[in-house]
Amino acid sequence: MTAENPQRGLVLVVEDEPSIADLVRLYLSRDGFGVHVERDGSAGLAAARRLRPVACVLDIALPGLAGTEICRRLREAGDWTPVIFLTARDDEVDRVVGLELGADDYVTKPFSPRELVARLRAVLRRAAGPPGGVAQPVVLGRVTVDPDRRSVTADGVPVQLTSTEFDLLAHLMSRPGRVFSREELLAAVWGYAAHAGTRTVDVHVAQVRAKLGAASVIRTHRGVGYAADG
Amino acid sequence: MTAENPQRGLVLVVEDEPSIADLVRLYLSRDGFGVHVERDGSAGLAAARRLRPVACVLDIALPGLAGTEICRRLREAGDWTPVIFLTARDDEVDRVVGLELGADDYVTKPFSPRELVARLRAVLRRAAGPPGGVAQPVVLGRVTVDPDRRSVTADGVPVQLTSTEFDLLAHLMSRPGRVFSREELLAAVWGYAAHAGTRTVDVHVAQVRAKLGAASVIRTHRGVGYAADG
DNA sequence: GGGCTGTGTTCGGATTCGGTAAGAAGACCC
DNA sequence: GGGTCTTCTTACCGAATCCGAACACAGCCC
Repeated sequence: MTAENPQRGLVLVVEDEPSIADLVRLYLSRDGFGVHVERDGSAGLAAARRLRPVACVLDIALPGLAGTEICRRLREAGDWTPVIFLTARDDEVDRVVGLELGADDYVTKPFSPRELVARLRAVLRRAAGPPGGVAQPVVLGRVTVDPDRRSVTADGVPVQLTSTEFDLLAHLMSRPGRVFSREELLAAVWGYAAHAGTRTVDVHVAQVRAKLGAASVIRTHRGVGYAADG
Repeated sequence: MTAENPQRGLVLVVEDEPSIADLVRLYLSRDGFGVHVERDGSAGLAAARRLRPVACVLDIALPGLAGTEICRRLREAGDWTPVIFLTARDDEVDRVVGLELGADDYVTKPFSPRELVARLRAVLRRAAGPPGGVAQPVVLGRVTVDPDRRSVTADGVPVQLTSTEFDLLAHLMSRPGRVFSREELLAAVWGYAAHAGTRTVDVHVAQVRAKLGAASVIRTHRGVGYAADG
């Protein structure tokens, strides 16, 4: 089950669908990772403890033990290995990220394997970065975004955003001043294989602006895209 | 079968329906891609190996060898050329992307050729790796250009440029001293399919100069084109 | 200086772009 | 099954922007 080639470390993949597991293994090993695959939840948890991988890719729906459960048990035991979830539907995302679990990222099916690799690299970069470990809230002008709690405040007042709206705002504020094209935002927030029209971005931006009111932080760059004020 | 014009590289299209193939060829070549078309699966696979295209557009349902199969064989052979699938029905999508295959994106029929081109560009951009993440601001004389923020300052004072004006200035300043002809600038800033007259460049140069004022950086090379001061 | 070519500048119509509202589709909860 | 919430699409409108023509001007050659 293990493809050893760990120039970049060993990644644990827990996925019961063989075709998906093979694909993920293919792409990860191509990228220089060692890969170890388990097919059910309990074996996955055991492998995580035994092998000490640099990161875990967990399907949510697993026989034996759900991916979420694996993550939670790891965290309880003080294991903060980066975890990326594979989720079947967007709906699961809210529960998944940050709320119940210490997940670091997630990828929704159908996903491009390239995307998974890209996110894995990003997660590892992040984990290696600031020693703080915990994601810091981002403050910009009168707006604060807390990626951990997925909460937003404007002038200290909590603002209720939907999942998509939050991801959009958080992504813009992750790099203040940086201008993102609509395509970039679609890729980052909606996912690589998203097939929404680019005007969809506009509508969601408008929604976020309305909810933030006068504290709004999103600036339009005509002919290009959007950016968070810096 | 091959339309050679590959300023942007060669794209392999495998599609048995001639009308669709022609349409795709038309749009891709208009966008500056070279296009090679094959009509059945085995020939497609052979062409992919022989021609080493920058990307493949594969119909799923193909005589001889399914598009999915072509993709899988390429991957197995260590060929990671980006692949976009053409799928007839939405239902196939779940199975298609990432699940069974190493596809990078997909387009469902009936599709807009524009969308296909847009997705192809996105995929190539992605495959080229992260765009450097943080682009460094360019300083030349009294003018600073920050590609990330799409902001310009002259003597430290922010200057408001429109999208086209910014792209023009940024392109000139990306290679200080290099003289660009009007045609080159049209191609680079306006795009390959630009049908604007070359005098349009003059007008925009004038506009940029006016906004930069005394700090202006653009020099005219009579009979040739424009350059940023070096 | 006189022509000639190439460039600067101005300006209005045409086009494109983004904000907004309204509604359809789907998921979820009760 | 009805109601609610979220997401995505579409249509419309005002405004920013672009384009190209027209004209004025500057440099080059004789």
